[in-house]
Amino acid sequence: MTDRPALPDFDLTRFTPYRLAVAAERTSEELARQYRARFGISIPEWRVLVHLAQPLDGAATVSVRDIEARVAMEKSKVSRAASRLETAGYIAKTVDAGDRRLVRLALTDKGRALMAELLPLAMAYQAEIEARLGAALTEFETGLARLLCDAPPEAPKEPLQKAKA
Amino acid sequence: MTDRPALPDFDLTRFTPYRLAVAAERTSEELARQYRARFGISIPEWRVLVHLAQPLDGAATVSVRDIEARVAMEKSKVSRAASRLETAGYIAKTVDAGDRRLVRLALTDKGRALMAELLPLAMAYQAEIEARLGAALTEFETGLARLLCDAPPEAPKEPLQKAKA
DNA sequence: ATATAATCGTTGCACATGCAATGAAGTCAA
DNA sequence: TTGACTTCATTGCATGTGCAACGATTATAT
Repeated sequence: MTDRPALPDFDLTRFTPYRLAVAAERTSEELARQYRARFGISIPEWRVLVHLAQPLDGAATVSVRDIEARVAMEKSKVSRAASRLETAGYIAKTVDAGDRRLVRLALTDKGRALMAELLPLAMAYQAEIEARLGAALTEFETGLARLLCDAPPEAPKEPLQKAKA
Repeated sequence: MTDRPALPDFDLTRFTPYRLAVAAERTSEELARQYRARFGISIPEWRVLVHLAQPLDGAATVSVRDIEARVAMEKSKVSRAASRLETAGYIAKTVDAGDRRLVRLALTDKGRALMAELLPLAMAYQAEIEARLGAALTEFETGLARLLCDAPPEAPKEPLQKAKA
């Protein structure tokens, strides 16, 4: 055991990014399991569906681009999720009349029926999580908000070369 | 707009699993970007390396199985990450003499040198995150601990059939 | 009007992933 | 010792993913 360089002490289980990743995976997986098993829906698909069930903006302006911006997923991910949902009959795609580059997405009746089942599940799960958090809930969400609010202001936008050594 | 069924109100941006997922992704990606760009290291690889730099248990009992248990990754994920690290020359694999099913992993000198660079980066990042969390830090970590402590005690371990669509 | 640039959604490609199956090695019982 | 069973790590396969490039469409500039 020639550990001459003596690496600094570092405990991964106290490393917040790691803890967040594991917590997120547990939390999501638990719910995703139900969606997958009972309805064959994946997480990206679920996110698209939620956005379609929620016409937050006044009009029905629901393009792939909109979803990409709102649900923190890549264009291609949204696009493919939408394709799968269309194949499954949960949503319908239409080329926008005004701007023919846009594809408008909308729930079908089948999709609405699906969401009528999924949303209560999600809300119940949210309640369960809040119960698990107990008194820590408020500060926990505050912390989460701080991490989410925006990209770090001091990150100088590195060129990020593709070193793949 | 025939939204007769009137789906319940649901705001994805207030859904904790979603917030966790995005926070985790941002947080991890920010650091992973540096690892990737500067050293060609992915997150699974990073996790393996950290565990090897940290002989938590007294002896150097570091098998794939150990890592799988500690860093919340699948066997195959660990195995492949280890293979890549070996190819890159950061770790060495040895068949355990006592139990030849086990593969012992250990940092090479090159690997130690790598970690001597990576660990300070991670620690600085942790400090940055704690600063960002500010006063919410303590409760935030408490909440995270509650979500992490173990699988939900009331989940009756569903059979989980593979319904695909 | 015409060329140039920007935007939108999809797709090709290489690669990572989860899961099940595999082979190798060890354990246990008769 | 032999045979059934378990454990460990790897690998095949199907699928999901990020990224860049593409075709189609619209916006902008000259």
